[in-house]
Amino acid sequence: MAQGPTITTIAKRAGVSIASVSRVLNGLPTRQDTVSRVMAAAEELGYVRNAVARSLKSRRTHQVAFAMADVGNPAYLSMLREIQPVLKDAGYRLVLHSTGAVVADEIDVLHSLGERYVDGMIMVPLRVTEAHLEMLATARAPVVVIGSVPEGTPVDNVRADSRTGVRLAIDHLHALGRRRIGLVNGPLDTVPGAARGAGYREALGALGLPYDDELVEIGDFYRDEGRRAVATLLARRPDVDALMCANDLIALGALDVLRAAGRRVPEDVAVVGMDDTDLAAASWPSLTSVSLGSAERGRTAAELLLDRLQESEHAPRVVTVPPRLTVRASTTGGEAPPRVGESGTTGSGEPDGGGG
Amino acid sequence: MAQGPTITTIAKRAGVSIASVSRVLNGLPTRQDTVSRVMAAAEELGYVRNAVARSLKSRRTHQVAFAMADVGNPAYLSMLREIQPVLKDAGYRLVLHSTGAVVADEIDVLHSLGERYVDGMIMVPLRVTEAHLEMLATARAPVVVIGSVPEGTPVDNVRADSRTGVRLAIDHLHALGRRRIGLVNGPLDTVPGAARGAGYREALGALGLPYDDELVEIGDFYRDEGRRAVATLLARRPDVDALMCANDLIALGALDVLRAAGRRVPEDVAVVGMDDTDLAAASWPSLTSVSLGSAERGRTAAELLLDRLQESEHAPRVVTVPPRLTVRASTTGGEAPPRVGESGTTGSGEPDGGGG
DNA sequence: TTGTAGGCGTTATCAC
DNA sequence: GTGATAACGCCTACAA
Repeated sequence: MAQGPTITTIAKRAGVSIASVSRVLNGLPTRQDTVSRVMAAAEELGYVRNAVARSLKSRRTHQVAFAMADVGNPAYLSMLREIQPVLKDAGYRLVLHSTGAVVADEIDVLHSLGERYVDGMIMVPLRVTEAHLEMLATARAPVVVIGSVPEGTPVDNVRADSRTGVRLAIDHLHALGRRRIGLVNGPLDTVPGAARGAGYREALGALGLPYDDELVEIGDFYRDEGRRAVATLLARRPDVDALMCANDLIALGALDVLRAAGRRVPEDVAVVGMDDTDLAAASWPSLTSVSLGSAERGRTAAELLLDRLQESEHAPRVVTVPPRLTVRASTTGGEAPPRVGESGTTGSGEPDGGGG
Repeated sequence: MAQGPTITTIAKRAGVSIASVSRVLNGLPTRQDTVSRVMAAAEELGYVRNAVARSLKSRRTHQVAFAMADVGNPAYLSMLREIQPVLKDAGYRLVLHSTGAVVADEIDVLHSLGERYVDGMIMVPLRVTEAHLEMLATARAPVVVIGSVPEGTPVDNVRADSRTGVRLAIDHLHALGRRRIGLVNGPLDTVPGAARGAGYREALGALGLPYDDELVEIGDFYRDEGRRAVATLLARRPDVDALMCANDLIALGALDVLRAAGRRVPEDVAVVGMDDTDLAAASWPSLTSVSLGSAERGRTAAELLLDRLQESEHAPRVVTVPPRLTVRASTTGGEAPPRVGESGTTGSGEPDGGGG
């Protein structure tokens, strides 16, 4: 932890000026003799460039921030997993901001862009408020928003499409002969809740199925709440033959309740989840689930940001990532073991020390 | 994205020197009149302190790095989830390094400490090589290692204890009357694999149970591999009445195979996993699992690092976090629904835009 | 109380 | 080619 050497230290040691040291270090044309003496000195001293000083001079930090509510959320996590390598390969470090469910913190993070400790930011806002739009309009560095932002906001924008996602699921259930398809949704005042509710109505309409209030139950995006909501729905409409759940946790809750009630899945009631998290493959029966393409959205966002950091001047771009349905046992039955390698992503034990 | 204002800009606008601006911004005693003019100018210009310049001067970045193999691994993720808020509350940003399973990358990351873009680092090495030890010995900033590091290495060290963890599980199974307890392990040349194997032998010995090669099968830490290994073990020893699995994924594989073979869990065969990931609570039957305290290790590591960043001079410290057994249906049966709130951590849908 | 000046470690522009 | 020297934006003696 000794005071690290600087180019000045090297210059002295090699008997040259700091300018020459800098040249050598940056591979600029230099006499061979000078090169070797500088290199030797640097080697001996264990010199490493100071990133902070470089950044001050170059106005580039080679850092990018990723801000979202909670790394524990599988959707954000899969974004992160894609963003990380893309940035790394491009020579950028990743600064992580987990803001919690607090909108004010998101504003803070946007504000902190002014500190210029990063070259740009990828953000997944919980919801987009007026304050967000103001900050985005005056941001001192490029921002890519994952989520939806009004037309005219001067940022790149990567969107999911859960309405279509719900529709994929409903179509699938319909094709399997289900006609009394329930919806177990999250709160309607959240962006996903509203979009999924709308998708459900739309899908039914397109299939010529009637919309029936009794087949819809609102809870929250948690397993407990899912159980409660499904129990209620089941009591009210025992004839339901399929359940569209607004996320995988709700769907797990549905499996719990159906099992306890002695209903077979999928023979009596088919179940579809959403987000296609690792839990979907792990559950029994494994869960048919709609992926909203978190991974792809993450990757796309990173690519858009990098592109903008190469100082290309584009108008704001909007990319919508299509959803995808992964069919598993909870709708089609069968032993269907998880695909090989499917769960490999979260594999491997973890190092420990076997102490004690 | 206009060129941001600096203290010079403000100084001109307020008609004072940059020194005065700096004083006001840092709350040093200043005449009221000056204060208000500077504040006004700063406000109007939307001034934000440049973090890079500050860091250069103060030799503090207020950034800390967390380096591990893969954010997707639930164990690392739960560390991250704990580290994040601890650092944030202390005013540090978190730089994430996902090194992949490449040892050379870990060395690179340690080397990059010399660039001084962070004040310190928390690292979870895959395994600790000579190269690691060298880098750690000469690190230019404090490092906390999660994992085990030889006595004398000049870094703080937070350890798990999977040997004791295995023992907890075996004791539990023994108390339930199981006597032919199999082990489904990962590769023995990994730290966790070796430790878990040792713990298994130890635990059997302590209980007076014979060690039987036929009851042990080595695979890898993945679900597929778990299935394969369990199938082999089951074919060889159909009389096995319990399976200790070296992680949760292997245990899920075990459930798959047992179900396919018509063995009831836990009546015929009890199953225990390890790491106590979200998957354990999600599976059916829910999985009894040993937690190695990843979350607590993460938090502890963060606290140790922060403490050291407050320039306290300690000798290297070693903390060992004890394992804990979470009992669920795969050993005790029963409907035992997941505890309320247990799966809440990965809850909530994700924002999207319902576009398209 | 305030301003001038020097330095944090690099890079880059000049003359030489 | 190479060496002074001036930034980058901020903080802080020291002098006024």
